[in-house]
Formats: sequence, C-alpha cells, structure tokens
Amino acid sequence: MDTALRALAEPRRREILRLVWDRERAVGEIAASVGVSQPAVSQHLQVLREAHLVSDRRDGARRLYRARPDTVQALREFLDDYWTSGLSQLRDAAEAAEQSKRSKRRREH
Amino acid sequence: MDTALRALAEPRRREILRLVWDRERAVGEIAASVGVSQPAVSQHLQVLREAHLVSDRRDGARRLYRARPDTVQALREFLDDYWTSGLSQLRDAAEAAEQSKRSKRRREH
DNA sequence: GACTTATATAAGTGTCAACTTATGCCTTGC
DNA sequence: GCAAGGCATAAGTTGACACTTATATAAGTC
Repeated sequence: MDTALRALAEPRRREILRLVWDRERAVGEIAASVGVSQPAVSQHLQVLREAHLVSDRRDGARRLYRARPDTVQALREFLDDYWTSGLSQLRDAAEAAEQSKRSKRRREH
Repeated sequence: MDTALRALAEPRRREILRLVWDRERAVGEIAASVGVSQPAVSQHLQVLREAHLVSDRRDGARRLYRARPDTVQALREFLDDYWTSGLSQLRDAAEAAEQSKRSKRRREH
C-alpha cells in the first residue's frame, strides 16, 4: 500500500496511469504520448506493476498495459479511511468542546 | 494540490501528520517520537506547511503544529474525483465494447 | 534461420531531497 | 541585559531515482 502511494507520488506515473485508465495501451504508444524514452516508460510501468496499479498482457510482439481498478479502488478506500479516521477525531474533539455527540451518523456518505 | 501529494509521498511526513492529527504538538515532541533530529522535523514541517497540510502557532518559546482538516478534506475529495472519474471511464469503456458509440463524448473532461 | 519490430534490462549520469551538524533567531526567566 | 531553551535556517553529504544510451530478449515476417 505504501508502494502504491510512492508510485503515485511521481507526476509522470500518474500521467501514465491516466493513459492506461480507459483502455489498454502498448508501451511504445505511451512513450510517444508522454514524450520520454521507451526504457523510461518501461521502468515506470515496472513500478506501477509492482504496486499492482497496472496489469499487462502480451499482444503479439507488443505488451499492453492497463490500470487495475481493483487496486485503485482499494487504495481509494484506504485513503478514505486514512482521512476520515483523522477527520472524525478532529470533529469529535471540536464538538465535544462545545456540546458533544450526535454527528457520527453524518459522516458515512 | 500536487504539492500536497508530494508531501504525503514521504512516509516520515505521513507519520508526522498522524502525530499532529488529533492534537497539536511541539517540534521537539515530534522529533522525540519519530527518532530523527529536530532540524529534520522542522524541514518536514515546512513542507507540510507549504502544502497547507498543517498550521502552526506560537506557544511561548515553543511552536505548536497540527493538521489542517480543511486541506486534508479537499485533498481527499480531489482524490475521490481522480479515482471515480477514472472508474466511470472504465465503465464507459466496458459499455462501449458491447454496444459501441455514445461513450466518446464522455471521455473529454 | 535472418531481419524487423516491440519491449525489457544494463549501465551510467545528473538531480533532488532527506538527513546530518553547526549556527542564528526568538522567547522566557533571572 | 544575559543565559538558557526551543526552533528555524545554512551548509554539506549521501542515497535514491528519473532519465539517458546501449544492448539483450522475445515475437512476427519473409
């Protein structure tokens, strides 16, 4: 999970992840889009793959990559929990300061 | 917003953000917890401050830091949009695959 | 099998940033 | 004012990493 966060910290990797989001793409295709060398893209894809953020499959001589919605979803939920747990603590503390309780139900949307 | 993501990419900064999440803490207190030098903590806090992820106030000779829930909330919503927009694109692509057209318009955001 | 195309890996380079120690700046207590 | 505590800033070092070119591996074509 930390791997995924570190993978997303790099703007170029977010750009690449965007590209393979709606449809799978070949490495060369990605390299042409982002404007760096093909090895650079391969290295980024390796990082994304190790973070389980993309999946790959062979297509003849090419290799197609695409985003993995399951991992992306899991990461999103992790971040949601990360934030909300902290936010709820803050809100609880603020409320307790003036009158206490009753807002906990409002947090789950 | 990219600043906030880069700030959170560093595990040590997430650890620090966790520490100042529920209550404000002094720099020295944080340094003692995370096990690095005080200047290192000050530098991390500066990054977090520039990302608007923490606020600070003077307390005598000390300086107290704490997380800024508003920015954290904004970042959370940004990430939610980031994911959901991609997920909806995936859904669109899946639809287009079996019946075609009509999803192309939705892709330009 | 030789040639081409597509990608992965190797090796090298430069930059950035996380950390260190040293020092300066405030604030408080005497 | 002066000393001490608390933090920020300066300067330097080191390791990580994003990128490059060069080369190896794999698949398709003839």
